[in-house]
Amino acid sequence: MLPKSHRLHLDKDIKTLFAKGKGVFDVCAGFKYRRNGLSESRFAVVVGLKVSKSAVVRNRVRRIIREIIRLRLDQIKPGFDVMMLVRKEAIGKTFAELEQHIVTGFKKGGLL
RNA sequence: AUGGAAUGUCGGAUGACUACGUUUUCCGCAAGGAAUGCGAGGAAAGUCCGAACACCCUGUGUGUCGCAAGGCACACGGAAAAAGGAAAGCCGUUAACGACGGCCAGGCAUAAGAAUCAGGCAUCGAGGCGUUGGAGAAAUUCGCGCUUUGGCUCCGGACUCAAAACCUAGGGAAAGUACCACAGAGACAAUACUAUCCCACGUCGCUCCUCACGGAGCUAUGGGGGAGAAACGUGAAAAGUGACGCGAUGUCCGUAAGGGCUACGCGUUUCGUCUCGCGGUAACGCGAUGACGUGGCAAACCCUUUCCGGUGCAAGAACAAAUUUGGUAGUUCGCUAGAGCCCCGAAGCAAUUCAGGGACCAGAGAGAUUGUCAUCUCGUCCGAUUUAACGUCGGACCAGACAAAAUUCGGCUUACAGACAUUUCCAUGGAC
RNA sequence: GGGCCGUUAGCGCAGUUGGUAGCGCGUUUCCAUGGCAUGGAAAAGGUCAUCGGUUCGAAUCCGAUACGGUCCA
Repeated sequence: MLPKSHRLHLDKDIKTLFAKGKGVFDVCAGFKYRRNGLSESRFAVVVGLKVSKSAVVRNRVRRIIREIIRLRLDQIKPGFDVMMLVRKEAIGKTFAELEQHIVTGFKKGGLL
């Protein structure tokens, strides 16, 4: 789990991010990002009901992605709101496989 | 012994680094930091029921404010009425329940067995007739054929009674309404409609008599009255319980004596309902006497009895920006010491209750309980050894099922790799 | 957390007081045309989502389950 200062949890922040943020998408996961004007970057991970019906599967994917972000907090540029959007193909992937996808995605978006 | 069913218990362990949530302690003015402990389930799931708790509504009473209308506070309650919903054998358990326990009734529902009935190239016995058979002097006896009849025999059949386990939304059909397809005369107090026949009447047409009005006859047709195949059969169900006995005035066989069959009546008994007595807390059971004989369906409407005020932690309480009040965003509380858990004892057939002791055992909020590994067992697969199995050795995969709290409990339902235990039941094999 | 609805032929849908499961499109075969389309004739295709119950009889009534959809805040 991320420290509280790095979590994106207010409803209005999420809505503006959805409306105005830029997106980068991949086979198994994508993300939207936007400058927030703060000194820290904030993250949210979304795994919808359409990805899997089982709460166990959804939680497993969410935890792995959060851990990937946590290990690179010092490398990611500060001052962004980021929302990870997970797709069906992420189910069953290991830690190393997901890491590759997300790191290349972040480089593409200019966050790394 | 193996496999299955039922019930119950469990459903990885230890360690390293790391992240997050949180308890306690310490440091710090504060922000925060350090140490330490704890951190998903038997179903956390589905949401089919029930409660706790909170607020609202409403009734009554008391107090208080007000000139009054009325307001406010507290206490007790959800009465009555309407609508809607729920429950439904009895007794108990429970905070409550549609849950649970025990019992009753019915089903399963028949089997084994028993009673009764009808039967048989079965079998055993008895009688009658015949006999050109055998034995004997004869009475008689043995045999053969036909026939009648009997049975604590045998065989299969019909009907009734009839166990455990298991299952049951298990009040009322004698308050009323509706429905019961097809078939059938008729589906609940039924006999219709119709072929056919008879009776009287009307109408059209034809023939005959009459100058004509009109009359007679015949055919066809119409509606009315009566007879009628007719209770066989149909159907899931048919006017009402099934069985046995006795008796024709009916009918059949017979020359007759007599015998068979059936209707109907009477009698006995079974079933059901009512009444009475006894037993049981009760559901109900047993018995008696007399009367009666009522189709099914209420998981169709309905009737009877009992219960339910509404909304739900997104309830609600406090603080409270931009923006003064109110309130919104937001923050905090509600939020985990509990109808809870473990151990032991007592009461009770049991559900369960009571007493004693012990520990503190998740509390998130876009939602923590992690990520990466190591070791060990369990398990799965492969190979070798072995007739085979067990076992042993080696190798590979390496915890691998269903599934994750969201106010909290009690049930129910559903999902579940594998392991263990129990007793009963079932199947197969082995031993005695 | 709570409320409501649906599941019938390959697809879209009917099916009333419980009594022989239907319609349209599609599919297959035949006719018609030199051939295709249109047209005409015929046929096949159903565990009525699953399981259990009530009933003489269930797509229909009742209960449970599965899957799908939708609404409230």
